[in-house]
Amino acid sequence: MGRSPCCEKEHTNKGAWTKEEDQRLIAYIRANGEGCWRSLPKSAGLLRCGKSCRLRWMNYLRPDLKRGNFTGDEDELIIRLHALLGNKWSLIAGQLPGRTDNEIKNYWNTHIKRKLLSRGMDPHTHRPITADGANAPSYRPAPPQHIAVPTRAPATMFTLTMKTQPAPVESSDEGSSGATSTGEPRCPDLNLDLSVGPPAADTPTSHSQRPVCLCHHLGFRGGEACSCRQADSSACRYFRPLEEGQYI
DNA sequence: AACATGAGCAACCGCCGACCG
DNA sequence: TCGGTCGGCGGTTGCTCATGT
Repeated sequence: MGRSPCCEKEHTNKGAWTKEEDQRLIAYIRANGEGCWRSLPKSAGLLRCGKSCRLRWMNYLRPDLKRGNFTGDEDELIIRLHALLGNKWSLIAGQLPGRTDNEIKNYWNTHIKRKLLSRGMDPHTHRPITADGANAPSYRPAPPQHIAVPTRAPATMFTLTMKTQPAPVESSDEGSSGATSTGEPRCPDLNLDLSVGPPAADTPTSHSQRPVCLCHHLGFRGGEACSCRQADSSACRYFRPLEEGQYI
């Protein structure tokens, strides 16, 4: 017995959305807000799967979406975040106000991959491609680093911990998902420990460790890619400032 | 003008984890 | 503790349009 379908496939439309469907969805969400995607299509009078409605709203209809070309700043931020997070498009999208994970994923696959290749970089490993096709190591050991990532729920935090590990023997063949077949992190000396829970006891509170926007520490202060304000750190993802000499 | 090819992007599919009874 | 439901995510597909022949 398989998993039950998320909706009645026989009575749902598929493919491109029509203007009328868009208007119905927008009107319904304006009146009732987001939530309960499963029942939304019926309530809104749409012959669509709830997932499809959610996707359409999140990726196309949301009023806070930024349309148009990616800027150079955004390009570079995506590249740096991808080097740090891998194919975690939703986390990357969280750093780019007005951009969606789907949009960034598409942009990565169509533009940035080629851009990195033209720079002689492997888009999966972010390492220079050597003459024999292998990746040269480009990551150096770094001290432990914490990145606190508040989600929409204020009480919940992600804590990204980058730990220094003894450099293991590196696998020569790495998958596109950013991890080896054994589940090891892509970078031998970079271990991202992503946990969800209340901020750790050592969550920065002092002035010197005041949380700052991740974009700022990636070097995009005041740039197109970061529209958050430093004074309002609760409105963006943030992490503890790097100590002098540290790097990502 | 007609066709082939490739790029770009919206949408779908299936899996996973959180949540709840 | 377990099973079902739901939302969310990443990978993939397929349509549309632009460009080349």
